Amino acid sequence: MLLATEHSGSKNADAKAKQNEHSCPHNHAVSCLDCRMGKICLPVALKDSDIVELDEIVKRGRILQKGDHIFRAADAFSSVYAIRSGYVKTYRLTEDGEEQITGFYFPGEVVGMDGISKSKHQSSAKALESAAVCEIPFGQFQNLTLKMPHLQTHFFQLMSQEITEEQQLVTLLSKKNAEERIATFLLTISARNAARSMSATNFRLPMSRTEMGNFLGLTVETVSRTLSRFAKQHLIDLNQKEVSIVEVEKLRLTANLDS
Amino acid sequence: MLLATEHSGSKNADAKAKQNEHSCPHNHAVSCLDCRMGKICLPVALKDSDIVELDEIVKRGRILQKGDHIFRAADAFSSVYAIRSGYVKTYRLTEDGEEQITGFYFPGEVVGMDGISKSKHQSSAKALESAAVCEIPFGQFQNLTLKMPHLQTHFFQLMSQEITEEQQLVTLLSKKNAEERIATFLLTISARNAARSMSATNFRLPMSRTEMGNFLGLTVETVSRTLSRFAKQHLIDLNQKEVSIVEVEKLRLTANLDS
DNA sequence: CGGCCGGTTGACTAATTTCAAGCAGGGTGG
DNA sequence: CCACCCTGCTTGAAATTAGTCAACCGGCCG
Repeated sequence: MLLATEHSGSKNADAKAKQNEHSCPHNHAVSCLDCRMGKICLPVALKDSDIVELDEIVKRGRILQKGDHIFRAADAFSSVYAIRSGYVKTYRLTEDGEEQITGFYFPGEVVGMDGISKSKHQSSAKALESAAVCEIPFGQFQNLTLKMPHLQTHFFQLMSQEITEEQQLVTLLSKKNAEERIATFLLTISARNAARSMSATNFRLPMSRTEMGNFLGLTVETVSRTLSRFAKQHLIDLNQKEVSIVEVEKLRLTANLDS
Repeated sequence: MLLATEHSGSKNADAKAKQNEHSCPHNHAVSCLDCRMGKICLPVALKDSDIVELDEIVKRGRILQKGDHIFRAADAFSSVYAIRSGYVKTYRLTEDGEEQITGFYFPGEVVGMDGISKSKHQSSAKALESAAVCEIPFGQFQNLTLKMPHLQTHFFQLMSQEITEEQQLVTLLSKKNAEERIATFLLTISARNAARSMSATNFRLPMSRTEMGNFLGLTVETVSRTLSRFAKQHLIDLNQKEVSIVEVEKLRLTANLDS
């Protein structure tokens, strides 16, 4: 959902990937066993034979262009989706038709779990840039969990984490001012990148300023101004969507994360 | 969590209760089979024999005084809790020690699901007034779900709904102004009461103005002023914590729920 | 009785939004 | 190839909403 200080990631996620270099990261047909997302995604503490079974129900290799929907609010719910590459946003429409972004999702994360309760998706999911996702048909998946308690546990944990992350977002919206929100946001992205063995200090924001503001409960103008100010204060370097975090500690202070 | 326009409740929830009038609503030892919460809580689409099994693991009859905690953030997670009577709030502390209320919970609802992911509760739950809860040890419960697919499905749905409700709260905090937030809040409580066959128009707010403001991202003063204004405009009648909704439609308009 | 807490109300302040204008980059069509 | 336009972003100035500070009220408890 994007808003967690803790990394759920595993530093050695790519150890296994190295062992399987025959599977190119852009080979969308690669199996769960070889997937470079490793345990970030679903397969956790499963025997290889179990993973094979899981493999059989996962529909791999759905490719999305920027702006394509994975699913839309009110669509019948049948699957959850693991993001293999690219970035995705989820959003809902308010009563008066405005978009409210409820989360940004990174590779290895799972979207669509809010559709379970009413058998209908409650939000829409859309690719921020070209992306690839694995579809996990929920009915079959659920059957599998009955045979594989670890898999069930893992999915409970995924959902539970989603709840926790939404709660953090609630807290941010309720208590933090514009500066704190944006600093927190940047640090969150940084942490998530680190969890994926990507640079924690240099990265490209996959969303527009408008989307950032929408997610953080701010106007574009406020986002723009605040980022400019951070750059002027040399907390970050800013070049369009490219961000370098220069002064992590000061940024943490601005975010009000420690002290 | 409190913030859903839809009722998950069932109007005939008390039909069964009537059949079992030997079980007084204040008899905390009553079994799940007879519990007047009926399907609002967990037992859904289960055979009576299954309910008996569920019954065996549920620890009924924990009584709480106002201010007592059900669990605290950072406590080891071992159970989720169904509220049998009374009202409960959940909250987390921000980095600088302030309380952020993340939800108000009504009888029949379940708290503690955010503790699953890290085996530690991520929030605290506290009784707003005297209350009674049923403890559901999660490990045993999970074992049960492996044998009872319907029970598993129901729990997935509960968690999914929690996610949906947090998303609605996010939208409220991000997009609505003070008036809209408070009107929405009142209507939500009204709907939840209706779902429990209680009056949709006359009820007592179980929380203080401060707690309301905290939950809605507003100060006490703003809450107080806005409620006073609603009363002056005769949208509601207000007497301390007692509220009567006088003009539902106008209130809906103010909340920006239809149009 | 005094003090404290929760709630209300008023006056002032400050933060963010709103409105407005301008700029840069990318794509399209003449 | 250039002009034009559109979109996304930035920046400034004015407007507005909610927050802050402060005083006061009433009920409850020691």
